[in-house]
Amino acid sequence: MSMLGAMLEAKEPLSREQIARRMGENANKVTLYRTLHSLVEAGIVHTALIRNRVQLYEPSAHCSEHLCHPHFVCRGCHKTICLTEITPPTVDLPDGFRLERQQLQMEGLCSTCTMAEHETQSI
Amino acid sequence: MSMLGAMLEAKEPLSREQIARRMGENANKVTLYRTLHSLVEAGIVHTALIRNRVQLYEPSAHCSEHLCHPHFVCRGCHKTICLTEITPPTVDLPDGFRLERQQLQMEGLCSTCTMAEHETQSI
DNA sequence: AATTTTATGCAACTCAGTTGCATTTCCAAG
DNA sequence: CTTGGAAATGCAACTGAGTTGCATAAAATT
Ligand SMILES: [Mn+2]
Ligand SMILES: [Mn+2]
Ligand SMILES: [Zn+2]
Ligand SMILES: [Zn+2]
Repeated sequence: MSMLGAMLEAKEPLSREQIARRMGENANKVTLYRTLHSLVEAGIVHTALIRNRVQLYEPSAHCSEHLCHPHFVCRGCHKTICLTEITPPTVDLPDGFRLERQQLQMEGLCSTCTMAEHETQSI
Repeated sequence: MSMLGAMLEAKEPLSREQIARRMGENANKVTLYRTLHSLVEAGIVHTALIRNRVQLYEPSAHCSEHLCHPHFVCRGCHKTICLTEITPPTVDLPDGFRLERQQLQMEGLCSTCTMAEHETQSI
C-alpha cells in the first residue's frame, strides 16, 4: 500500500505514523517525511490540522484550490471529522490581499457526544 | 510588564519566547508555560495558530465566545495579521453538533506583498 | 560494464514543550 | 514576630516530532 493509498482510504487526516501503520511495510520515517514533502509540493497532498504537536496530512482531492473543507475535532470522542459536505465559507479580505489557502478548524461536541452528555445530565 | 500586558500590547499572537522578550524580565520558561496554561484555562487567553511547530497565544478579548477572529499569514513578509474587523463566518454544522470554538486560518499575500510582486513582474 | 543520479536508511541532532523535584516566596494561624 | 503549610518559581533532565549529514543501495544513463 502506497502512502497516498493509505491516505485516500482513511476518511480523516493522518499523521506520518498513522500512515506508516496503514501501509503495513515499515519504511523509515525520514523517507516517509521526504515523500510527504514531495506530495505536498506536488499539490497531491496537503497539511491539514496539527494535533498534539503532530502534523496531519490528507489528500487534496476533497478541497478546492484555495478553500479547504472544514475540520471538526470532538472534545468528547476525540474524533476528527472532515466536513467535506460543507461549502467552505468565504470572507471579504482587505483590499489587495490575495488568498491562497484557507482552513477552518472547529472544536466542540459531535452529535453522538452531545447526546451522551444530555443523557448523563438527566440521570 | 506582565504576560497579559505583553500580549495586549502586541497586535498579533505571540509565542512563549516572544512574550518573554517583551516582558523584559527573564522568567523561567516552565513558569511562563504554567502561567499561560492558567490564563488559557481561565479563558483570558487562548491558543491561536501554530507556526513552525510553536504555539502562539493571544488575549481572548478580540474574539466572541465561540468564534475567533481569522488570521492571515503572508508568505511574502511572513507577517501574521489579525483580521479583527472581519466578522467570523459561520457554517451550518450537521445536526446535533455543538460548536465551542472556531478558528479560520488563511494564507497568501498581504496587500504590500501583492503590490511588490506585481512590480517585480512588470520590470 | 562504468558512471552518474536518485531513493532509502541510520544515527545523531534540534527544539518546543513537559515532568519531577528542590527551593523560595507568601500568608495565615498561633 | 515565629512557624508551618500552601503556592509559586526554578533547574535539570526528559520527551517526541521532525530534521540533517552522511553512508549505502537502487535506478537510470552513457
Ligand atoms: Mn479533511
Ligand atoms: Mn489574532
Ligand atoms: Zn464525539
Ligand atoms: Zn506580506
